[in-house]
Amino acid sequence: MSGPLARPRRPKGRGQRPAVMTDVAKLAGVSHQTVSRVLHDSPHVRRGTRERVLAAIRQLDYRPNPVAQALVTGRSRSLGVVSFDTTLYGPASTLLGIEEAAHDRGYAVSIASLRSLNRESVVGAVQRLRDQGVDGVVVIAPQRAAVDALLHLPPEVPVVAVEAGPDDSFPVVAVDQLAGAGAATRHLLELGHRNIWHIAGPEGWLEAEQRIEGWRSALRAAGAAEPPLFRGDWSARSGYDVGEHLLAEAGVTAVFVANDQMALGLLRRLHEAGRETPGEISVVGFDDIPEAAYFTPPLTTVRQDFAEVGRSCLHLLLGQIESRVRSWTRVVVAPELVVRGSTTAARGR
Amino acid sequence: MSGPLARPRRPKGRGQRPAVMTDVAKLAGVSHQTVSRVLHDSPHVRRGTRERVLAAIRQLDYRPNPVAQALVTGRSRSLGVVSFDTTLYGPASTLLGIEEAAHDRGYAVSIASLRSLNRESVVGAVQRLRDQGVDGVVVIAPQRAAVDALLHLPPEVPVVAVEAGPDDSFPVVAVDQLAGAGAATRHLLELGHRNIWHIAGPEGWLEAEQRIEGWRSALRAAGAAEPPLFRGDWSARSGYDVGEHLLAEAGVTAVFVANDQMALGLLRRLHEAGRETPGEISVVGFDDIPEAAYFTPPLTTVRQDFAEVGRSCLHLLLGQIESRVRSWTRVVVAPELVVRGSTTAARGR
DNA sequence: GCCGCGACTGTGAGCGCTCACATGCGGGAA
DNA sequence: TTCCCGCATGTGAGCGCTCACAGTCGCGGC
Repeated sequence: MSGPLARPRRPKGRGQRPAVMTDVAKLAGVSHQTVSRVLHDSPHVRRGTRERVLAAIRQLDYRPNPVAQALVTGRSRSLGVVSFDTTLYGPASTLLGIEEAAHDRGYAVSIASLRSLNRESVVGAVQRLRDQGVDGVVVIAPQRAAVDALLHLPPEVPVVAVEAGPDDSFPVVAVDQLAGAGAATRHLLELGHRNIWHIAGPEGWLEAEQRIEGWRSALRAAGAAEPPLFRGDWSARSGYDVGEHLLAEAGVTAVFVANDQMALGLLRRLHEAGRETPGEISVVGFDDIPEAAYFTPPLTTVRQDFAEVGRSCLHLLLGQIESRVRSWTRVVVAPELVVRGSTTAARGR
Repeated sequence: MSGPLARPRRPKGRGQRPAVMTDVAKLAGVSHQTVSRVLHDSPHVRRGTRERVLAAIRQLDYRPNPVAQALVTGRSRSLGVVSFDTTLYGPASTLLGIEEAAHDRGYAVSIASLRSLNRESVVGAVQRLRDQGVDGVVVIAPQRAAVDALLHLPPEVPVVAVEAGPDDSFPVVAVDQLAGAGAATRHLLELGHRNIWHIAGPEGWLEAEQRIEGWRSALRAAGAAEPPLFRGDWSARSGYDVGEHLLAEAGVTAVFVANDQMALGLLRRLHEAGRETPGEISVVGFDDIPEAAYFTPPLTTVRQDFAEVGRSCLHLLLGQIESRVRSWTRVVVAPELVVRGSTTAARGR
């Protein structure tokens, strides 16, 4: 007979098991439902009753079991974040922004980092998070392949993409890369530079494409020449390598680099070649990593507000979770140009 | 009457609700228990039955509800990571290492980042994760205050600390800071430097203290002088500021800096003062951030294997979860000196 | 020809909670 | 007084699963 009194589970009856709702109810002399009402601040509980229940909760150190709550409500109050390389400053900051915003809204955050960025892995990661029971997913998807994956997701899973380009059939939060790249380029134009090169991020990365676009439109708007494009892979190494080719070009006086790490590599290459920065060549980066101010020379760059990105993600995601419909909103966060020592007026201006 | 047929829940009956175990059972013509057995690879299921169940699972796209599983088993197959500033390279890499190791072992990872590092916030973060139902917690606790907090944790929660110093009454995974700092210092000694200064991390940080200790013992072992200590706060800015004071000292030919960011700041300050690196002053950092190879000059530094740290954490944590006892194991991961261009032989050697 | 045993499958309880609804009770309108 | 209504509280079902145990069936041995 395994009647209700047998309780064969939890054989390690050493430290007594944590209190559950009925324990509290018993101690307070009420029903479990009243305890639940107190927990949820229901107005229909008499003052005295509420206090008795609260006292019992304290005495037993009762904490509601989130798993049971999730089972019955169908909501886990947790969300997932899919991200590529959380060692990079951008993704790490975005993740942090999301986590803080989620915390403020009472949500837990699970992470799934990708080892490679393609459709299958993104779909798989979302599925994994889903199978863990998250209520919604934020995909930090700065790559075309990742965005692509989002289109292949079952429509009932609430999702928000970060940095996902304009081809959206799902909500997106993005920093205005065009504006940022435009500001960087215009800054150089205003300093009198006419020959402004660009080291872009790798193909397939939406931020890379948009920064190119911003650079191009600013050049066109100013009637300046549009030099050929160089591409790196975001790493300092690639900036260094590309610097090699850039040195072979004549008349380069300014370079807008698509991120700070590559700018660092370029700076290093220029230094080794004995080319003065900013004297001979001005350099602008993108991201404003904490180290940027301590490069040689301190880097002029474009700062992104990742905390704001995180908050916006949460706003959109919770909206979807509550309304149960996928929205198409697009939130754009404004970047900010930070001028430091790596840029100066063009010679002979 | 809310009999079993009424089913008033889930009013949005649009897209039909996901299949549950009984749906599969019905379709396969077996009991829910048999479905469960198939799911768990129980040997006592006839071949044909198993295949029918599997087919039904595929047909209905059934996926077990992890929340229900967690409720009944008391295990969520998820763990929490408490961490301070995940924007820093070290914590971010450790987090990534843990996540990858957890993924490989079938565990989900929830994060809780701290805005300030003190006893209350650490205890609070662990509690928060606990209240979310994680099976265990990894605390990335490089600060004395955080370690302190761990001692105040209820003993039944499985926990592993990363970088938590030697005063352990819980399992710890740590990189051997003493060995790393020793290697860095000995490298400088072997280059003929006798006057090796140190820029340490902030007080209260265990890694900072141990790197000091490693530096001191190496100096003592070599019978070299032990100059006074400078302290930074890990940031490039603080390295820059400390550089100011260092410049005032006579006879400095080598500096071991407790992390790469501060080393960057120092490099910048030395450069501004017209002091040649490594010609006049050799510099060694710690961490080997990806940018270190592109500093001016490329930084000699000490690399830490964060993936290994993550794997060890998981090993220890799962061990505790399974055995239900807190262990006292201490795992030490060996660091590696990476020699680059910021160090050279002392002049007049 | 009957028993027993192993292989396979089914039954029902219960994890800890919330939801829908039932019930008890006091007070103001009729 | 009678009735109703609204506040306060209780009751029971059920979320989707696993666990312990109870069958059922077929086959070999005495």
